[in-house]
Amino acid sequence: MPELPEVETVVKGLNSEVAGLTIKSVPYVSAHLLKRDRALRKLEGEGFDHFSRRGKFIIGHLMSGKRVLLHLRMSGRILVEENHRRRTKHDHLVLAFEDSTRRLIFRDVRKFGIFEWVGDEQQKALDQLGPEATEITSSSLRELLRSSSRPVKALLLDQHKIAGLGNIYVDEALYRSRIHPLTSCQQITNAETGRLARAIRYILRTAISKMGTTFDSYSGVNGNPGEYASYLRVYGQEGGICPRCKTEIVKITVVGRGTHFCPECQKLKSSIV
DNA sequence: ATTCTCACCTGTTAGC
DNA sequence: TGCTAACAGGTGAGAA
Repeated sequence: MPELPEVETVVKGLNSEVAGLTIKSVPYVSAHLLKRDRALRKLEGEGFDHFSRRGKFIIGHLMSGKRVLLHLRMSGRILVEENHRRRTKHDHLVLAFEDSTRRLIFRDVRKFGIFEWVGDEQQKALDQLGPEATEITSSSLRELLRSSSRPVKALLLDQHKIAGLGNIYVDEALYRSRIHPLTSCQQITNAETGRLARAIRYILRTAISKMGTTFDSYSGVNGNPGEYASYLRVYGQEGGICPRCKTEIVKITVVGRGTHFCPECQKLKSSIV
């Protein structure tokens, strides 16, 4: 679910709703979060200075200089509730603040998400990320493409190469730049590289301005859905028609992921170089 | 080193 | 209608 635009939206929400607040108590931490980080209860007394994003990670910067790392993975959500409702089945962390009736809730149906202190292991994960997808340039992308023969979609999903893209925006960017998702990286022309880099930046910028895509369960910290879903051209549109050429959008599997594209606009080149 | 497959969990939906 | 299997937006460990 949450890719770069959704995470960016959550970070903005946290900066506006939670930055500056001091944690009064930790009313609830689930066993599975504590298993990963025994010290989570020590958030009590810490204050949030601000939040930032790196790829799909959320970093909470505390006034003490310490940091916490959050990742929503597939189904994680961060909610800020003004008048706390009863904890739901899938809430794994609840923070209460001083001088505020607000509560921060980390909810995650599938329990893949993380919420933990930044230590060596977490810092290493951050250090291994590729450049931000929002800042990818034609030349930096060309460099990445040159070194690989994987399908271009695999490269774009690899956070060590480019950070922030996920299944939705990769499909949309490949559609916009008219590249078949199975195209080998090395077969991508300079013209296509330019189109792809531009498409990635454009789509992410637009999706951020629409507060992301709510396909199923994602929402911002206030529970508001993202509005980009109605702009999707291929993702989830199988059976629908291509807005450019009216050909039917198809769905296949690429590197184990559902992959949507227009077979007319995004033709696979012959393997003859 | 790079790349692929599987596992992590739960809910929803396609298919019989 | 009811059951089972497959699938879902992400990533890391371990294997090839």
